[in-house]
Amino acid sequence: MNIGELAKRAGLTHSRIRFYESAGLLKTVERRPNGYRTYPPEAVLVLELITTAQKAGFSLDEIRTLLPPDLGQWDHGALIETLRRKVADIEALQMRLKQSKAQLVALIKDIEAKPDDIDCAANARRVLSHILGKEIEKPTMAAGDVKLLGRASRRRTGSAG
Amino acid sequence: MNIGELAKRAGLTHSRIRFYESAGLLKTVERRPNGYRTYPPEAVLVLELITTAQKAGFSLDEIRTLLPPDLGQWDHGALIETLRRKVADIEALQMRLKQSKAQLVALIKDIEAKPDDIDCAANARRVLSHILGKEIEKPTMAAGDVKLLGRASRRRTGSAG
DNA sequence: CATAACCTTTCAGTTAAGTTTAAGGTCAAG
DNA sequence: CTTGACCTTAAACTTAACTGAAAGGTTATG
Repeated sequence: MNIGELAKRAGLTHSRIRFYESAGLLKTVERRPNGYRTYPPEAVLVLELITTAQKAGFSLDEIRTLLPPDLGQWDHGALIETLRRKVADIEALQMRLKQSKAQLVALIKDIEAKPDDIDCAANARRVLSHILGKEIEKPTMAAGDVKLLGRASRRRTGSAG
Repeated sequence: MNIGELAKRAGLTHSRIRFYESAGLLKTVERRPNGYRTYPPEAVLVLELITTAQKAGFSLDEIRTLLPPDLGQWDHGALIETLRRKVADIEALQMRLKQSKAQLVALIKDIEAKPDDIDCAANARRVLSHILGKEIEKPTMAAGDVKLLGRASRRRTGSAG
């Protein structure tokens, strides 16, 4: 199978397959006399495995260290351990997300709970002090010299040349 | 306040503050005759607000479009809407994580549930077919020509020069 | 006056996971 | 024999959010 055929079957681009090879995720396959790579049908499986693992949150680096030299010979211990660590990672992230979400929901409520008898600036001060977890003095917001926030066009970080 | 003082108070690096300015997150502040930037005390607040928003999952781009020209004058509607969208994003991510976690846990169980009477390669085949959600034929794993997985050193993508 | 601690700008480098482009070789059809 | 599809490599480019270095001006201190 040529790379084009493999790309079609696995649903990836040619460049991505070559990139995986250069990244050490795929063994360097045999070449025909003209230099073309020839893949065995199992290559499709390996690529599917890689993309599946990616969707589950594994980086290519992690995948590379897990993939065995032969699809039938996995390192059980390392594999199980990595899987467990990934589960732990997910759980940690889940906790962070739960917190973030709770804070955002509280913030929305807070903004919407503007007392009728205070002005916008005062409400901003009130909400801001909740966000930053500290009191904010009046002059801060009232001063005409608060010119910190801009709408400048985004500078591109170098022309990478 | 000079940039060094601000950096210390906000707990950021000088370069990061300058980067924020160039990225349009901070208004270009006044300069002393020698060219030094001078910040009002409120700059600390703005920086804290930015880092807080970042921790909550907002990109600098999002933050830039949300930050008002004046700390007292927020665009209520846009703000609330963005906050709600972010909450929705988090919820979507939470669902994905829940799924990924469930799959990983199932996978671990599956790997550990190797029947005593089959060999490793057969177990690998069994587990793999669960992962990829399809049957895998024996020759696939048994063939000696399955040489797809490599441990090649990682190629760096250009010297960026 | 030396020197250290500030400040300035500009540009290059970093990571991840690729994509895109340039320049060219090969192969099958008409 | 030319056209187009397919393959090759190397190297640059992309995004995000910075960091670091180079090269130089300023200011405070002894």
